Amino acid sequence: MKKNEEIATIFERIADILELKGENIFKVRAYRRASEALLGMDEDLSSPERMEEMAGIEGIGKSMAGKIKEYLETGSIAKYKDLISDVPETLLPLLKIQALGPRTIMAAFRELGVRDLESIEKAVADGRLAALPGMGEKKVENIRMGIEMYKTGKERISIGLALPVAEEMMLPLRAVAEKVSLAGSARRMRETVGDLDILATCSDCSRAVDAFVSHPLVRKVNARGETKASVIIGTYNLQVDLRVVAPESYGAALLYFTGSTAHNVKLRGRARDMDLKVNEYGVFRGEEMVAGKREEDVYRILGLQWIPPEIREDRGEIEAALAGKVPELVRAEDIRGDIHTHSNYSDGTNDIRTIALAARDMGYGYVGICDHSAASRIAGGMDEKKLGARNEEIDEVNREIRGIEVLKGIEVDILSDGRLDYPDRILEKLDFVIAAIHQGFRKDAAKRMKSAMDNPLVDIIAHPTGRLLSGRSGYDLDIDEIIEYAAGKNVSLEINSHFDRLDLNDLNILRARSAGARFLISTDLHEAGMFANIRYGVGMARRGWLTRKDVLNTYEWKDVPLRRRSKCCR
DNA sequence: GCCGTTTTCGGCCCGACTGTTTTCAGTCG
Ligand SMILES: Nc1nc2c(ncn2[C@H]2C[C@H](O)[C@@H](COP(=O)(O)OP(=O)(O)OP(=O)(O)O)O2)c(=O)[nH]1
Ligand SMILES: [Mg+2]
Ligand SMILES: [Mg+2]
Ligand SMILES: [Zn+2]
Repeated sequence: MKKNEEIATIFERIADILELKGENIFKVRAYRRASEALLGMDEDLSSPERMEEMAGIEGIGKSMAGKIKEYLETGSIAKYKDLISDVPETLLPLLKIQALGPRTIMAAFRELGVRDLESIEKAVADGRLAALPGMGEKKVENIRMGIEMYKTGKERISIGLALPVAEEMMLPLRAVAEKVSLAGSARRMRETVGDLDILATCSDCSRAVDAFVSHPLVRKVNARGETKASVIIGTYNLQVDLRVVAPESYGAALLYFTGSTAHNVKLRGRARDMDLKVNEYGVFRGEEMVAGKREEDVYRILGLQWIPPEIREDRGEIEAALAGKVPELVRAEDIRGDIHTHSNYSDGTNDIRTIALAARDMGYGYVGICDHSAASRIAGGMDEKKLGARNEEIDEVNREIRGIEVLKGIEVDILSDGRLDYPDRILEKLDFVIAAIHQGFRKDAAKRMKSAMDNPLVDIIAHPTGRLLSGRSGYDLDIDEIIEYAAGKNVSLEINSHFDRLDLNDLNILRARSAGARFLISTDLHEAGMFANIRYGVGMARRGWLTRKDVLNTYEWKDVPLRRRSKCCR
């Protein structure tokens, strides 16, 4: 998807430039929408011949298709080159600064010669920005703080870090509000969130807003009104937004605040076509409120099935809901076992018995111990002797403990020459094999992964892209090539729930699903207390529109469609 | 720039908060 991503980035930049130049906002949105559409496509635009794939994609019309073709043929887009000659490239990142929008940036550029972060800081400091018409001390002070945040804070954080903080922020609200609900991208379980969004319903809402802004974690209050407030908290410098409404508006408000924006806009457009109006207070036919208490009621009056938050991204879910074809997404309760767990035989902290008991407490029927192979030395990789001892201990635990089946697995290293770290003689004695690259990210990664998949004893590829949200970009390979190959060989792809991995992510899952791949959702835990983190992987799977049957570990162990059990593709 | 069981032109989601404003623009959700 390299080309799609490149073109999406250019469209995003064109949108930014047009916005700065004060172009028609709908044109700006058209470019943003086209950018999103490119990222959400099933097909890789690797060459101009694949242009037919564009036909019928919503948001990509004649002009966009022409520019895409131009890029694929020539490697650049003339319109972008034109635009970027008018506006310094270094101005675009300033749009990310809170309280600093396109009008102010452009005024500062035209009137004060501001061209980048450094020069806007100077204009703030020496009072020139405040002197511009319509500006003033307070506005500039807000911009100054926005710049501070921009320079220090990370842009987005993993859902796995954000959800526990959200729960902490919601706790004291529960005492003063009727209902307190998570909303925004966190409720949609996006892999990363830009902030936290919380909805509360109440009869006396000023008390709820008070409680919120005086939460002990709050460092700064951005805004505070009758119906909403916005704060920055100490944890991760996160912004947290609170919205309050009366109970009769709960459904409409939750729908609004859960988003996504694109989902909201499309729903509201549909409502308009039906001579209805949707806002965060309800659905209105003229003056009369005709729905609003429950999300389901709002969808129903628009002729739609209720849509799970995870897929509210305007990726076809509204069309599916109209046709009554919203998929039954995989649920946390469907997960029957977790087979990517590390014991103290490699780099885990707990013994096998402890892991087994914790898995049983989760209600699982089985748990797979999946320690590192010898080559992962820093991760305590096991030699053959140690593996033998571990397998004996698993047998022992299975004899001792009822109600959970402990399985013998391995996270076997894919070596630098593409061979596996253990011979088949060892692998075939195990219940399942997960293969992964842990070293040599730049060295023939695709070729090595494929040669690993050529071994019929390999059931699953772990964290298939290798990227870390904290920064590491991942293996040097084309993930679509790996997806195709895995689907063809009946090798399953992991959805790793670790907060820094979330790998595969939603977009990759969507394409892998179209390619016919199967998936394993696992925690990759190193501590028995971490089983519940599976929820992040389940969230990712749901965002990828997966159902129960797409996911290996929703089956009882004897029925899990492992590659090694399949008749074909050996 | 996109799009069409109202349309091939004229719409495109809707509202809250802040600051600088004497009536509303800018920014954000
Ligand atoms: N109707 C409408 N709703 C919006 C708009 N902008 C934001 N919202 C709603 C939908 C969003 O999911 C919700 C929260 O806004 P956020 O800016 O926090 O976005 P969101 O949480 O989706 O993503 P994030 O991870 O925070 O960047 O508010 C808008 O322009 N129109
Ligand atoms: Mg948000
Ligand atoms: Mg928000
Ligand atoms: Zn692992």
